Amino acid sequence: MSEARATIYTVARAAGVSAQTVSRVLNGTGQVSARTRAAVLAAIEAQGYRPNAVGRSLRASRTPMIGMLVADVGNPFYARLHRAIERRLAGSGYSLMLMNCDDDARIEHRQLELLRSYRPTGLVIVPSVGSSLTDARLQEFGHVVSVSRVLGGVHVPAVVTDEADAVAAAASELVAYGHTGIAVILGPREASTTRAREQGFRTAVDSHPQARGLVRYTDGTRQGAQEAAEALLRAHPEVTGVIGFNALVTEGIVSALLTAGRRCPEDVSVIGFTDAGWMTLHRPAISVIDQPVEEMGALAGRLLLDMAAGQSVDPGPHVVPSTLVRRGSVAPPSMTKERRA
Amino acid sequence: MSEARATIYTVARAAGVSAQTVSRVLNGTGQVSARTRAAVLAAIEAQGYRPNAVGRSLRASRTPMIGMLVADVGNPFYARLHRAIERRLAGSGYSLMLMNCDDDARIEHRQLELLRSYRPTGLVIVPSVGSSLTDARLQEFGHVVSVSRVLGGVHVPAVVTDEADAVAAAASELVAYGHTGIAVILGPREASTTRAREQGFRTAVDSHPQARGLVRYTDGTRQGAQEAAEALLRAHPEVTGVIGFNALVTEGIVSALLTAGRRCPEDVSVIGFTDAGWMTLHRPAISVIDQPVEEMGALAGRLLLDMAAGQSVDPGPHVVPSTLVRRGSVAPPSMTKERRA
DNA sequence: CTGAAAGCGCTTACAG
DNA sequence: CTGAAAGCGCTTACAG
Repeated sequence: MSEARATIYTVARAAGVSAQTVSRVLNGTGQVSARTRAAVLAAIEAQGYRPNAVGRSLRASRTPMIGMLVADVGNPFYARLHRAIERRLAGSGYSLMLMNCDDDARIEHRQLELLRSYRPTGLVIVPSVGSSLTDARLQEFGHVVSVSRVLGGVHVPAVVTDEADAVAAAASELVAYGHTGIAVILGPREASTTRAREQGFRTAVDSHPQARGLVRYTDGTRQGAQEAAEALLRAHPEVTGVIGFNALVTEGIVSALLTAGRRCPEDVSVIGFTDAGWMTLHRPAISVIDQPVEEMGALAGRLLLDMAAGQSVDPGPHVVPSTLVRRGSVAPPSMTKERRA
Repeated sequence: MSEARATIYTVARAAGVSAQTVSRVLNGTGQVSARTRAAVLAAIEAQGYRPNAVGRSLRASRTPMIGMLVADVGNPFYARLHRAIERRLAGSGYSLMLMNCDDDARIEHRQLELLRSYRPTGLVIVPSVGSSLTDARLQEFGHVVSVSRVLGGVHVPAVVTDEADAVAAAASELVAYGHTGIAVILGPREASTTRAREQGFRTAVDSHPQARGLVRYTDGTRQGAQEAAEALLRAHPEVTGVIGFNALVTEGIVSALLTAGRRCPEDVSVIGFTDAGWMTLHRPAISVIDQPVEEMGALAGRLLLDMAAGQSVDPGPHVVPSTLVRRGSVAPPSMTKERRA
């Protein structure tokens, strides 16, 4: 009843046992007789006692918390990833702490420093562009899993999709439809995802002698992508098929088409990367490389939980394949001439 | 150099001072001579010492952490809100811990219990539907601000938009365009936002004798809204203007229109609530009640910071007005007949 | 099955 | 301007 600061000691006193025994009941460790347990539980109930995670963490030298650092929480990809990881962690006793770094290595450093001060159990990281994270540094966070972007020279399990193959399939799809001038609007040049997707694109283009491929780098935002796409379409009217790096970039491409007065798919075919709700609403519906975000998040969560439980895990990279979802935004380039005729 | 557990004590020893003085240097509290400060800083540098937030929190009986509990992190509104609050908190020393509750009072309770165990400094809450949160309970979280949804019988500063007026303006806009059968697809019946928006809708409809208003409740998801909109359009062909509760519901309405073969705006005019990137891409571009999410988040962050600094703040509710953004999804209903003719 | 003691890393009074 | 002591709430060895 006296809510005035219930601790393990006040509970112990009321139950006529030691603090140690209360701790045992709380954590289900060791052996406690049924009678003692009942007395402790009754005292906990009577006092409205609730554990203090801070005391526990200090003693244990670690906090049951998983940090999650991403480049941009405004990108729906990361929101979905966060949700998927949180779902996987639910009930495990670990909480997820989401942090943003605006894809800035300096902010990344600062955020990780803050996280580290809590002595977390693990970290899910989508490294920022230009990240200078090292193995030694990451070790400070206990168990680490990287998602989507991988970090060079660093040995942590990675969860990714089949970047290169997925983009190669999309590029080949455009070629199969008869496009010879195709382009991909990528993200930041230094991002591993950009490099992998570019490589897949080039591989596909190179395997089709009739095709010519163009590559553009952006900051991965809608605005940046729109500008890049507008410039590209202006300078290269022969481009009739464009692949977008992510959902935001795809928005930028579609927006650029609108601005430039180019119709989709009659004038330009479009394939996005990472599905988004609006893509089925758009006319034509946007064909997309559907990234299995939920599976990726669930896998990352599981790996972390396994590591935290002391199990050794496959360092991967764990590749969860994407699927090309065909909707209405890809058509033969010849349609242009037919319609114009 | 000896990275083997640098603490305030190892630093103190190396600098030839007491732990207390190291603490003073770390926190900038009290007076420390320049020489002493330099010696401490040198020792910190040499040992690679970094503070342990857990020890600090335990002693201080509170953690420099702000919890943020929302109904659905998958809703872009909350992602934007999170980002805005994090921005406002950046550099303040407080970290933001985002938690999801799937709009379930039970999960809300569990998540808050977890948060509370960290002894946070504050909480930003979008109460779940059916939340049984009380003043007493919320007091356990130190400083609390509610955003968007308000909680009955609870006295915490609230940050909201002008729900009723905004929806009333949208409904009047439809009537002004000549619509007489108008509808609003709302969220959960129990949510304060639903009630306020419904009230605004009814007020507007009642002030126009020629207008008839229909109201539907949903779970606020795209799927739920799509089903509700399909049923509504089927049962009430006289409805030619629809207002959506949020961006997801608006997706559902647009999707329902597509499924039902009703054109926008020729057959049905649409006004959304809360802007989203796809709305300017859609043809027609979707007119929307643009909710000032960033301002709301910044304000919530500031209120929390002020409260944490011991200042008393205006309990509000703090109303940040929305703006009706006219795009292409509203047209006179007469267009229907003209086109059909 | 249970307990007394120590200590996790830090800051808060209290002295000087 | 600086320090010795105590204690935040808990769990970890160590005993019995």
